[in-house]
Amino acid sequence: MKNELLKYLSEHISLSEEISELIHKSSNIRHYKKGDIILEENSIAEESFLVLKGCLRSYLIKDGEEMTVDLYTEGQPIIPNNYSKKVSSGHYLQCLEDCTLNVSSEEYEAKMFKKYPQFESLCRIIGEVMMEKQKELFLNYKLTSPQDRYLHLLETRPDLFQRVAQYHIASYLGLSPQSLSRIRNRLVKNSK
Amino acid sequence: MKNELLKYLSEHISLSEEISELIHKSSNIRHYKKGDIILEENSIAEESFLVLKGCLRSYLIKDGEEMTVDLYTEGQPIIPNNYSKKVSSGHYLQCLEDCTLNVSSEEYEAKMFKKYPQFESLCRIIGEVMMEKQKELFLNYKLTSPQDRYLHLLETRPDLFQRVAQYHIASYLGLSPQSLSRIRNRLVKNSK
DNA sequence: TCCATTTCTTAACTTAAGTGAACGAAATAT
DNA sequence: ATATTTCGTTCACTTAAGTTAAGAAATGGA
Repeated sequence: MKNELLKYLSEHISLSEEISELIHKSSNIRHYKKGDIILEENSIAEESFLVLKGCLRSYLIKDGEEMTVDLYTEGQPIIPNNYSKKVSSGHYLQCLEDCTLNVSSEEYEAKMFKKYPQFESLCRIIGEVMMEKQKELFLNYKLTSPQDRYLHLLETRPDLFQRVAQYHIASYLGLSPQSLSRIRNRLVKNSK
Repeated sequence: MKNELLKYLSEHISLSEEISELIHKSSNIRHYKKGDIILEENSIAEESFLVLKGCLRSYLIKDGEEMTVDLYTEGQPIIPNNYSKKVSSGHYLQCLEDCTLNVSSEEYEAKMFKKYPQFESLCRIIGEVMMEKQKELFLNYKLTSPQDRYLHLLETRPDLFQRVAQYHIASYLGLSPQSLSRIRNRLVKNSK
């Protein structure tokens, strides 16, 4: 299970034996139950995570309504909102299934950076990769209609539809549950 | 003028005398004319920039239409789409005014990282800050109506409305020029 | 197994954005 | 200075999402 972490990292950068060993030894794994809230709106996020097993969502409350900000599954890093700033995240982080997460923290990272400068290179590069992904997500969101966003998500993350409630997905897509339902209905009818 | 670069960096992290001097000496400044296209859709972005003076937009062509992806003004870093990947950016980068840019490149960065590991820390941290900003932009986009997005932009970057054509701003906000015009009209009427 | 709760769907109505077209104003070029 | 192109606004019309409400389907717990 721990090797999930190495697997994730090695997808983005080649790891020396030495650093692999190091990461493996220093990894910190934690288990959560379905429904657990890992982070609250008003708490300060001191830890970041990598999903080894399970599914989570981050959300915030706007005008009394929960809005799903992100959906995380195996292999995805979770950098909470305002991580590394010393202010409350404003977001909740909730397990939608039983979860196994690798846990990291600023202190841990700082220690690692000091001991193994390569590790900082690694984090810089992974950060750049995540930034590109983030920009692409945003661009896709801006350039496409709700219907196309739905189809795009269906293509890129089909697993979500098997494990996440539709109203969470709707919210993630920036839609009301009714609208998503309507879109699905429209697609079925038009394909006939 | 060169000090703009140091000013930008020092907003995010404290710089030692040594590294300030280093960055100052190694800076690479270039001038462009209004209308100049710095990057084309099919070119591979080998350089990144910091806006010292002027205003630029990045855009792409979707279904024959130009869509404005980003608007840059003084103090903003420009990391082109797919920078550091070896594929074409898919975006154009155009000067909307005469521009003065500080230019960096992967090779330059790699050299600096090797010589001065602190510089890599600096880039990692700046990267994290930019990531937070990017996420916030996206979230704001998703959670608000076109009208609120317009008002938000008016608050956060009022200068844009003095220097950028409205149809570029409309496109940046994900709207048709007509819709932006209508929104402005609606706001004027409702405030009376 | 049955009941209660949650989730999904459908429908009618409202609201706002997209589209195409027309026109005047402003900017730019000659 | 004038001609030409670009830009912003307005209008009528179309399209699709939000909203409110109701009921069906699925899920989970006792």
